[in-house]
Amino acid sequence: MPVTERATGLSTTELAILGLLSYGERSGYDLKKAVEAGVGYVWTAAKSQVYAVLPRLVADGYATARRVAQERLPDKQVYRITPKGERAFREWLEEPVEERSGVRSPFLLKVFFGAKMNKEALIAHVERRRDEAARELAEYREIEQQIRDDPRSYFGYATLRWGLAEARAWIRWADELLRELRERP
Amino acid sequence: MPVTERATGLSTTELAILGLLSYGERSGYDLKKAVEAGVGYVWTAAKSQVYAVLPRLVADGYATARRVAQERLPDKQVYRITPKGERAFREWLEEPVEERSGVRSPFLLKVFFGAKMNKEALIAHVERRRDEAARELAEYREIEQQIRDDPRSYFGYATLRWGLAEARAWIRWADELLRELRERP
DNA sequence: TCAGCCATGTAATGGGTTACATGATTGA
DNA sequence: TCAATCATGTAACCCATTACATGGCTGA
Repeated sequence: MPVTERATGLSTTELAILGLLSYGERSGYDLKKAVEAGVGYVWTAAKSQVYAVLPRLVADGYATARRVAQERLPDKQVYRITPKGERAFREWLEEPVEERSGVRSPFLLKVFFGAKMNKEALIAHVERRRDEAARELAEYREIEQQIRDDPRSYFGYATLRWGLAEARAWIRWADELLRELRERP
Repeated sequence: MPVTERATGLSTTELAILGLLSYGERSGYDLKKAVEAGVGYVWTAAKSQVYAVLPRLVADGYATARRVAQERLPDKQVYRITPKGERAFREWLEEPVEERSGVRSPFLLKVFFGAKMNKEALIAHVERRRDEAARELAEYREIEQQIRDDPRSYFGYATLRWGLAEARAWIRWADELLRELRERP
């Protein structure tokens, strides 16, 4: 299960950052914010990783950096994607996705070992998962209201729809299992 | 997004292996097979990692090792969980699951950047995801036939049902998106 | 004869996380 | 006055993956 599946020696995180840079120049800080606000559902990175990745992109010619002085605020480095960066990103974008085989869910792992714990603990786990999914669903529905008619968000909305579908599927799955567990002796 | 979320200094992989050992003694090789056949959908590990983890569990008192000679085959190390191991596993099992915030899907990442690629490439991605989900669904349904009436597989079946639900959700999501993409100018 | 299973590991590499560090400004 | 935001990074750690290595047995 490679997290990497690189096209050109770039990690997926590097490519995600290149993708964000392809919309215009950004600082590390901006990128971290952009991730949290946008792609966050689909890809995350720790801030220290963002700062680690950017100089590497510059060193390899995928981006350039420029120091910008600010009033009252510390200087910042602003990064811009290069044609080489655009090309690498585009190539990666269009090449087929490596299938992820192996889901790696600590939650499902616990359910799998359900026979080894007492029933109440298991029920509590499933209830938590259900509540979490319900919370996510509410959150996604709010975002949906904001972006559903904005054509610029079309693809973000497509991924959001997966989030909505998944959250609903979790809720149905959990409800069914909870009903069963409560009926069981 | 910690993959770790440890209870006692044990990684989730170590706990998964402890969990399998709680069903009886196993060699590294057996464990790798058991993962592939059973928990595989929910948790995976490379074989080199299994072999790396086992001596660590022994060193920390969670398991004991015993050398077993075999006819015609190389010797094997057989591992048995200790009471300390049982306790650690059980504690981890019953404690609440750390919520995973951040999905990390390279596929959805590409969809998110759909505006940056040509339509055919995107359609191909979504079709592949759909086909992959259909393949998984067929596979899970076969497993379902084998375990649905076996009470020993009750919890495995519960996790499998998530797999079924998720695969069906992917198919519906993909079909809807494909219809839209094909209609779009 | 050749693939594939039995069985156990080492080595190199890399991606990613948390914690630590610094320091000014602004609004509650 | 205290928390938060702007801004950038270093250091330590560790989990995990791929590739490499060895070698006998079994069945097609």
